[in-house]
Amino acid sequence: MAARLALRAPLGETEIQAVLGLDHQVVEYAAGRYLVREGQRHPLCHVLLEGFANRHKIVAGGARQIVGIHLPGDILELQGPMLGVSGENVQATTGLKAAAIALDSISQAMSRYPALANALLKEALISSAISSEWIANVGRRDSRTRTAHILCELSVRQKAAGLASNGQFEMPMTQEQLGDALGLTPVHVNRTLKILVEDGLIRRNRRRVTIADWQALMRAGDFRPAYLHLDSAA
Amino acid sequence: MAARLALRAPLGETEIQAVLGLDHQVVEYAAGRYLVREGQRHPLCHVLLEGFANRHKIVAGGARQIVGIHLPGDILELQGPMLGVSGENVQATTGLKAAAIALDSISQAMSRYPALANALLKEALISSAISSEWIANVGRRDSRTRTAHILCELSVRQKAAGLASNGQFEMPMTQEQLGDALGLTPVHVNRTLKILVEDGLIRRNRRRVTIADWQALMRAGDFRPAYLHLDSAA
DNA sequence: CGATCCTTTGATATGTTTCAAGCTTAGTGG
DNA sequence: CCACTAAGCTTGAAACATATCAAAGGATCG
Repeated sequence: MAARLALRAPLGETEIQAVLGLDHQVVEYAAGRYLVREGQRHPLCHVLLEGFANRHKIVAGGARQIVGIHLPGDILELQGPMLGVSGENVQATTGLKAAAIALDSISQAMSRYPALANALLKEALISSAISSEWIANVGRRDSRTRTAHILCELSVRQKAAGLASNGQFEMPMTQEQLGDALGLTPVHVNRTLKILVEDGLIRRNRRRVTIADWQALMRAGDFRPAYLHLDSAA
Repeated sequence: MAARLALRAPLGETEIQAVLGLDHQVVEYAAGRYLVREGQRHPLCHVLLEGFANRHKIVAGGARQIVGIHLPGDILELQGPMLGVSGENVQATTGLKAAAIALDSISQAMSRYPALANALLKEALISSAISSEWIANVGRRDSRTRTAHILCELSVRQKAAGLASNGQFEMPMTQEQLGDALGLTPVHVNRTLKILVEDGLIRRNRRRVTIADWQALMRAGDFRPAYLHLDSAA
């Protein structure tokens, strides 16, 4: 179950057993509920099992910026437990199921199995690499490129997580939330999606997105998937 | 020398000795030189000893986005060595000195000393937290807030690194580079800095910034230093 | 079947970019 | 030590992308 964690880096059998044996509790959250709030101390770390979650910050004036989107298999918030306080809110985007694990048992497993510590470090580095790409996306790409880029990312990550099939995937969020991830207003997200449809790059049906022309979408989004480091999963 | 690394997390004497004993080589780079290029494989990781460095990405069209600024004591690019390829460029902002360490010796030290692995993981998580704040900064704050915010961050981090004195610090970058960090044009950075001066928040002399009103600057920049996790250094 | 939340569209306002030119400063060679 | 050059800083005017405001149209769910 929580073994998906192990996919992130090469581990031996013993380590996998150790991960599987971690003391955990399966918890469920309804859409919109918070798993962690900024500034809070929180001894539990979560591994997402089903559904989508997002991490976000609120800036002065009340605007929200989503700083990460999470799919099943992702580790949610080592940060909070390991650094004492969390700097971000973690919220259920859809209804979700997660395995809650006490930091202590993770720490213990880490010191017993160096390969596991190594895997967690890699996981953290990958999520850092994704953050960097987001900075570039939000900082230097126009709305069309930016939107296309996030669609590519969601598509590839969902495919890697076994959630997407033949060019279709679920956009787990409202256009307002998408705007919060892209640093755009919901109105502008709507217009931009419309343009991507008109340009023949995607089709849309509710929140299900069908990719009409993957190559063109990648080009439009300036998307090169290397930063996701998905190969290292093998 | 490279012991600054150890400051990031609580370590015992043995671990500190291990870090100090890491096989390294002191290297120097002139301003503008690249330590790592995107897409490159690179077996060495660097600990910055003197000077400033930045990590950046180039997007389609050639625009640059700086995704991180580094001060002495920072670890530069575990990512590249650990994940195989680097997704970012690492460039000397000023002339700099760094200790180059082979990944192998780090890995070995990590598996021998779990506390060290733990410290590196924390380091990675902190740098992730900083990236998240940057996403929010670039995505949801207007130019004045954004600029004030980065000034606050640079000030606090330099002070923590022992580089800033009584409200003054060195802005290591040109206004163009500052724009690349903020997702703004150099022209607009210039106008924005001017406004901050006119508002009595800072004073400027070449690239030396004097903070005229720290409280007001923090307010203007929506800056709450918690995300830097500098307390955990103690 | 009403209510609420989301999406879509239009008109207007605004912050930031772009283009362009003059101005400083630091560095370099005669 | 001066003149020259290149890099960076500063300022103005106009263009543009995105935000804001407003209202109508669809879904989804008790």
